[in-house]
Amino acid sequence: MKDTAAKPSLRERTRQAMRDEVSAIATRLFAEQGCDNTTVEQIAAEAGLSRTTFFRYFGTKEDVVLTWLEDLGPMLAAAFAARPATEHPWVSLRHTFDPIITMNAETPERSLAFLRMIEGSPTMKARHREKQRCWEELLVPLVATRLSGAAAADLPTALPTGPSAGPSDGLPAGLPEGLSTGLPASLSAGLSADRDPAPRALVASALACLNAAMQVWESCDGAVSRNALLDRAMNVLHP
Amino acid sequence: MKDTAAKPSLRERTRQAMRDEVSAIATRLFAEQGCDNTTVEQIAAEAGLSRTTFFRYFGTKEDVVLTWLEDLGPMLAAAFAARPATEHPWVSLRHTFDPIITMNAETPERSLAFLRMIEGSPTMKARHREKQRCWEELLVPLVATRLSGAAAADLPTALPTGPSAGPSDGLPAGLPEGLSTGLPASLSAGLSADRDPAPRALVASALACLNAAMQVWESCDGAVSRNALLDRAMNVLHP
DNA sequence: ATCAAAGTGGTACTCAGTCCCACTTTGATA
DNA sequence: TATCAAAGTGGGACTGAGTACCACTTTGAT
Repeated sequence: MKDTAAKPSLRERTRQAMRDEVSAIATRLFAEQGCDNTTVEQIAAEAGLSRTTFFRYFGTKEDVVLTWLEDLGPMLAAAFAARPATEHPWVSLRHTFDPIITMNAETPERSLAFLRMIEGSPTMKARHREKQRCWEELLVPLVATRLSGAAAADLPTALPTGPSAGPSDGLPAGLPEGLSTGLPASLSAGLSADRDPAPRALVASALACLNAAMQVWESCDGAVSRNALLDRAMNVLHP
Repeated sequence: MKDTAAKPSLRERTRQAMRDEVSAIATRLFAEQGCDNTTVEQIAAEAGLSRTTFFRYFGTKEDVVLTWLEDLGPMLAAAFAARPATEHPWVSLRHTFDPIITMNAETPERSLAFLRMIEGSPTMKARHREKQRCWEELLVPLVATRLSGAAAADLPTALPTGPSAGPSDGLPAGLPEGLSTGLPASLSAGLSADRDPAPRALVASALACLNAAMQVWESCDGAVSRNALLDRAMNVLHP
């Protein structure tokens, strides 16, 4: 718990260096012959480790080039949390993606190749979505508290959710207009996190916009500004 | 060539009956022991066919309970196409989901069990998303033409095509504010389908809303109206 | 020097998915 | 009716991902 940022503890550093190196090798192989035509055996051989050890470092074959996305999650959550609480969540989400857009802005070829690799294999695409689902899980509670108003405490992590969430009561069938118009879910007591689709709808839609923008950016070989594309995508939804 | 729609041709009917029966058996097995704990061998055995034949009928293990989703795609596309061309795409998309909501409205237990099965296995979840990607591919072009058509017609903020992008030049890096503000792709000539993220952003976001609504509906054991949940989710994005 | 924890490689296993081959069934035609 | 090609079926062998277990080595602290 204490070595999170202070002491990477040599072992950890070695481990990370290994991960990075294997990841680089795998990236090269995937680019050369396609992800589906590359076996774990091959990657392990080129990296000088056994198949067994490979799976100790990476859960799946695709993880070898996708784990960094997972690590990105907390950074995005922090970026969202850093936005002013009064800002509309949609705008905050837009700015949450700024780090992603900026990252590798100097090495567009790199991210272009990455996107092409993702798009090249259905399996890879699926795993990529899974990673984004991890982001979603991190962001949804933040958006939820933002929506429910500044009434509750601004604790980012602890999300008890269970003041009274009994399975017995069921919100008959009401949930009418009053809720759908206002920004904050005025009946915050009833459906803060589990029973309001809005937070997840916002986050997942924002990610959908991000993906749509990225796909166009990739199909244009990076000729258009990613910021402009993302703005375009997100403004259509909520101008 | 002749039996496309008129004559299911006995063989086809037999084949379909087989599919349905195997699908029913697999659904039961998945519910009883979980998808991941059920092997293709088992399903095939219970259905009285060989493993080989099973894979002739279904591409993957999960397809056995998911193919009907793929078949649903054209129906959704038709539902969207049936909406008035002047309607805002977001509203049309909302109504596109009406068939899904209505379907099995009389058998909520069935769809509840289905959703639980989906949510129960990560693999299943991934495959489910893939099926929805098929819907996306069908809907995106429809929304694209709707958007580009509306650009000329009635939408208010039609800009005078600032950079005057021709199809030949690569849109250097500009595409600035002008594009990001306006709803319609005013430069419809330049980026109608391939280079405008808006259609895909709309469709993918709508699907994200649908999923968010369904997830809440499932976690509430169907206690809340699906229509209300979906309205809530989609209205937050574009009231 | 000792010792426990962590890391590594090897083997064997399960299961999804593919390929190929031999056999049977079907349906149409001579 | 006999024939024949197309389609369907099952079996067996194969690849490749991912898991489990076991024996061995390295590390780092006491």
